[in-house]
Amino acid sequence: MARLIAEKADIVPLLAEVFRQYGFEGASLARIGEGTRLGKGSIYHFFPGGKEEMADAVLADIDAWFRDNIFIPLAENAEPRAGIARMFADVERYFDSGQRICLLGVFALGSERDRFAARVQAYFAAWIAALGAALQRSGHSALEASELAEETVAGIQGALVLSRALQTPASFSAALQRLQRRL
Amino acid sequence: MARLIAEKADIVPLLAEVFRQYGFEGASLARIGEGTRLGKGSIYHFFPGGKEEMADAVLADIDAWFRDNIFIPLAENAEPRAGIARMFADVERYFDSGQRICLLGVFALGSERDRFAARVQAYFAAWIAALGAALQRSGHSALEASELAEETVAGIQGALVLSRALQTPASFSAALQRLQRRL
DNA sequence: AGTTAACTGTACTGATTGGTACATTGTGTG
DNA sequence: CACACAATGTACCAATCAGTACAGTTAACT
Repeated sequence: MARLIAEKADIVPLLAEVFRQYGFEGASLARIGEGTRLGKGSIYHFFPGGKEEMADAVLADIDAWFRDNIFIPLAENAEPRAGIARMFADVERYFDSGQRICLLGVFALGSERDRFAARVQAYFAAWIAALGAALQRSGHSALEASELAEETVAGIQGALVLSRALQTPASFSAALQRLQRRL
Repeated sequence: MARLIAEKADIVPLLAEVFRQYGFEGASLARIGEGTRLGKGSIYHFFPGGKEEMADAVLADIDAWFRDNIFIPLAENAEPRAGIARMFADVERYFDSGQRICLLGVFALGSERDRFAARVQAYFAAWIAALGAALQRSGHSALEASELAEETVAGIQGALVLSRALQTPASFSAALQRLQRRL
C-alpha cells in the first residue's frame, strides 16, 4: 500500500494541530499518527529527523504564512492604516477568534524555546518590525512606533492566554478591537 | 533512611520550578526526582495522587501566594493607586524581571488547561477582579475598570511571552512600566 | 510491460514512562 | 528504652516512548 495522497505540504498543517494541542513533548508519535492518519513508516519517510524535524517544518510553515499574509502586506501596503486593519482581521481569523493557540507563543514559554530559539525569536522580531514600520509610516516616531508595535504583539499574545484561560473566546475579539483602537 | 528534612511545604516550590521548566507532560518523575532531590518513595508518600496531585498542589500554592500578596492588597488597600503600584513592583519581582514564567499562563495555553481548567480560570478571574476593583475605586467606571484590568493582565502575560521569545528580559520591565503608566 | 523509486504497514528495539509494593530506617513520643 | 509511624530507597511492573529495519505495494515513467 503506498502513495495514497500524502504530500509533505498536506501533512504539515495536520502536524501543526497536533503540536498545538499537545505541545512538543506531549505530541507522541502515536498522537501524531492519529492526527495525520499516517503510520510511522510514512512519517519517518517524510521527516527522517523525527519529531525535531517535524516541529521545525511546522514552525517554518507558520512563519512563511505570517510573512506572506501579514508581515509583508503590513510593511509594504501603500496605506499603512489599511495594512494594520488587515493585520487585525487576519489575526482574528487565523487564531479562530481566540480558540486557536499561537504555537510560537507556546514554544516561547515552554522548554521548547531552547530547541527552537532562533525560529521563535525571528518570528516575533519580524512581526514587531513589520508592524513598527507600518506605524512609523502612519506618522509615529521611530521610538513610538517600535514601542507600540511591541505592546500590540504582546497584547495579542496575552489576549490568547486570557481567552483560553477564561474560556471566553469572545474576549479575544474584544481585546483585538481595543488594541486596534489604541493605534 | 528517613525524615531527612522533607516537609511538603518545602517541596512544592521545587516542584513548581520543575513544572515551569518542563511543563506538565515534560516533567517526568526522573526530572522531578532531580529537582526535588527526592526518590519516588518520598514523592509518592507526599503526593499519592501522582503528578496530577503535585501539579495541583503547585497551582494551589501559586494561587495562594498571589491571593495574599497581590489580589487582597490590591482590592483592599485604602489607596488604590498605591495598591496598583505595589502590584506592578511585586509582579516584576515575582517573575524575576521576565526570566520566570507564569505557570498558570503556560497551563492555560497547553493541553494542561483541560485538566486544571478550574484553577487556571479562577486565578486569572481573581486577578482581573482585584485589579478592576482597585481601578474602579481610583475613579474609573465599572466597565472601564474591568476592561482596563483585563487589558493589563493580558499585557503582562504577553510581555512574558515576548521577553522569553526575544530573550530580552529588559523588555519585560519596560512593558510593565508602560502598562502602569497607562492606568 | 518492465523498471524504478516513492510510499507505507508491521514488527521490532532498548530506553523511559508513571505508578506500585514493600522492606528498611530514622525520629519523635510515651 | 520501646513503640509507632513518617519517610525513604530499591526492585519491580506493564505501557508507552522515539526510532529503526525492512519487506511489501503502488504509482509514475519509460
